Amino acid sequence: MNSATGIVAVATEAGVSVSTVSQVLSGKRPVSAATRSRVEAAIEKLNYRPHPGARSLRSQRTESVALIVPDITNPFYPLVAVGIQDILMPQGYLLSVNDVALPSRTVSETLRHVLARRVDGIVLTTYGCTPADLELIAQSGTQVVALGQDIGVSGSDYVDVDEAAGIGSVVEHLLGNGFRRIAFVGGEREDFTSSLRHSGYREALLSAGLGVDDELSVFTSFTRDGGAAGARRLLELDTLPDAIVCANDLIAIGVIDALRARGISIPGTVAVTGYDDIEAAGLITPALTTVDNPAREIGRTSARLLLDRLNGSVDNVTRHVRLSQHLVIRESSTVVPH
Amino acid sequence: MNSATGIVAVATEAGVSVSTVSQVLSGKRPVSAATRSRVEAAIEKLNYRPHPGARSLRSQRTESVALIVPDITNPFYPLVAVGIQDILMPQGYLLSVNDVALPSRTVSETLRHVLARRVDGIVLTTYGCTPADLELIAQSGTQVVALGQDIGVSGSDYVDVDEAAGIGSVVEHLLGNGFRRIAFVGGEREDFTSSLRHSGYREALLSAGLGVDDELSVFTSFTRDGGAAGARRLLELDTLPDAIVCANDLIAIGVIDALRARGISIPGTVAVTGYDDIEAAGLITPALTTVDNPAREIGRTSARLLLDRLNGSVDNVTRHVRLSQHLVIRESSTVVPH
DNA sequence: CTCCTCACGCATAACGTTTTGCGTCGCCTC
DNA sequence: GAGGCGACGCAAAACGTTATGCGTGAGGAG
Repeated sequence: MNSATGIVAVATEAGVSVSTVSQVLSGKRPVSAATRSRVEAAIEKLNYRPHPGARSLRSQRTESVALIVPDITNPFYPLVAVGIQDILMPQGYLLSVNDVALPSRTVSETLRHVLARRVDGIVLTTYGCTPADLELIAQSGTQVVALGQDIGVSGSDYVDVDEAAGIGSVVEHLLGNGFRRIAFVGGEREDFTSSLRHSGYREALLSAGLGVDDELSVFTSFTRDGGAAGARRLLELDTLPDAIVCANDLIAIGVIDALRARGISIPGTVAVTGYDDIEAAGLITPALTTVDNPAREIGRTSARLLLDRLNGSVDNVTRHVRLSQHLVIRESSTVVPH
Repeated sequence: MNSATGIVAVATEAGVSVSTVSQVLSGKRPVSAATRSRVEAAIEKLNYRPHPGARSLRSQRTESVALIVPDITNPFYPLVAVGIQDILMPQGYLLSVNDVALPSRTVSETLRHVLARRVDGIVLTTYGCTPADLELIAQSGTQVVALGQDIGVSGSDYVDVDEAAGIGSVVEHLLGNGFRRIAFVGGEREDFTSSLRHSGYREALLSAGLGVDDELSVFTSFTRDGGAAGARRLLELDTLPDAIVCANDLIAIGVIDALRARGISIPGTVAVTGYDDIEAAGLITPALTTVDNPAREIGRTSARLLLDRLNGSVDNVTRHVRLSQHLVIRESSTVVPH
């Protein structure tokens, strides 16, 4: 019914040897034009497609790449995924998207899962990655491109944006608009991205000659619910902040939920800012001031770095690409208080 | 450095034959406890992991499934993806997510790509699927679960929601609120989902005893920009509609963009409704009346259907699961006009 | 005419599994 | 003590590729 057996069927049909068919396919050895066309005719006639399993058995490559993300439901990550596809799919690679946030799944499990499948490369969101995981990666020999930080595995590249500068520009913008008591709601406390954004916040305040009140920093999770929980903690303070800088847009949206539930006007009483510039940031009321995070370009760049490695054209230095971003000013921070 | 050669290394290490190791792994034949533990020790010691390529060479299965979606950037689809992962990942399957909307990519190409990789099954969004594509699927013998419509391939299942009823409930709600001149903005004209939602709209009007004015139906694409374009066409009419029913939330958001750009108040002058209940629907101002579309459950269901097939426990009837949904009433439709 | 050199094609040996038909051994039954 | 039977383990044959070392003509150089 369907595609006939394999390369030997093609060889028989074309009256040549198996190796010749293989050579026609790979082009690694010269084949006369006449033979080539006989083989091609046979391939066409039998509707032959090479068996990727057999191929990978020989070559020890699977022509597939895994993307590991903390939460594909965060609209930032699908964009990363399409960026990767932009580059990888034309080369015949298959991209598998693996979401860690499935019920009670961990990075280690997910990593084991994709390593067991012998993917050629991994684009890894570092969130939740333990030293044991890095050890696993290192000894597996699989190529990895990290998103957001250097994972310190030899021969692995990473791509990031200047998080501290990004958050810094948000804080400066708020200061410029007269906000002074500026709070911060981060993601998971141990998360690297979260702490980068937190230091950016601290440094911006310090370099403006202001003090940093630790009471004004809370950590939660990179989700809408997390943001709401964080905001409620800030609302217990004796004196409210007049602005809340959030580590991503989802958190900011949650913060807005919580403030609004308390009847607090935004930005009249408290300004709120986000990070990533997901689509919802422009839709919510008030529209969210945020930092655009070039997700698709991050995906493309990481795929290119990975591809270089897979083609073996890189020595084992660690390469680092830093993409640029810019502040997006919207309503949630524009009104000057009092 | 890394995981040693293969099953024969394990066999040697444990002092047994290759087949015995295989039997320990698969459990398809009894193995004495003593032997089993020697083998397990060897596996542990050598950090052995079976080679999936070799395995699939024998078994003719890849333990992988492809999801083909029109646009992963539409927040509906990532949810479908995690739903599929919920079911498939625990079984050791790898899910590859394939976005058709990459620059100038077609369903046929994407299909060929995943079929060439010999995936065991495909979860297919029918959007943009030609008869030739279906032919390709049928003769490949790959298991397919379709989303949204029966693709008519023997032995393929599909899962959908009652689109017509969903849109119908929107229209009834609008009629109940006094809206009378109700327009419709669809996705691509030839898209099946789009036309289902369109018929739902027509039928609801007819069964309420109202006429259907074809001038009030426009088709565009399932995106925000598409929605804006559609709205602009409606705005050229001599008399404005007083409500616009959109085929999905993205379109509705675009419609709101366009209306707002013309200074038209929503829902005061024109009400707008969406479909899917993506997160942004609750965030935009005015919050969007819409129909919740159980994306994650759609993913889970389709994965279960696929798994049944892959386990061979189904004869070749076409199974159909219809999931339920409900109207979500928000501000964009609640004000009664005049 | 002989020898060398290409250009082309072939046979064969991996690659790492799973499956299946056969031993072999020990023990039970009569 | 003979026969039978279970339980366990092994060898070998696939599965479909790609890489590699050789063979064989044809044609050119001497």
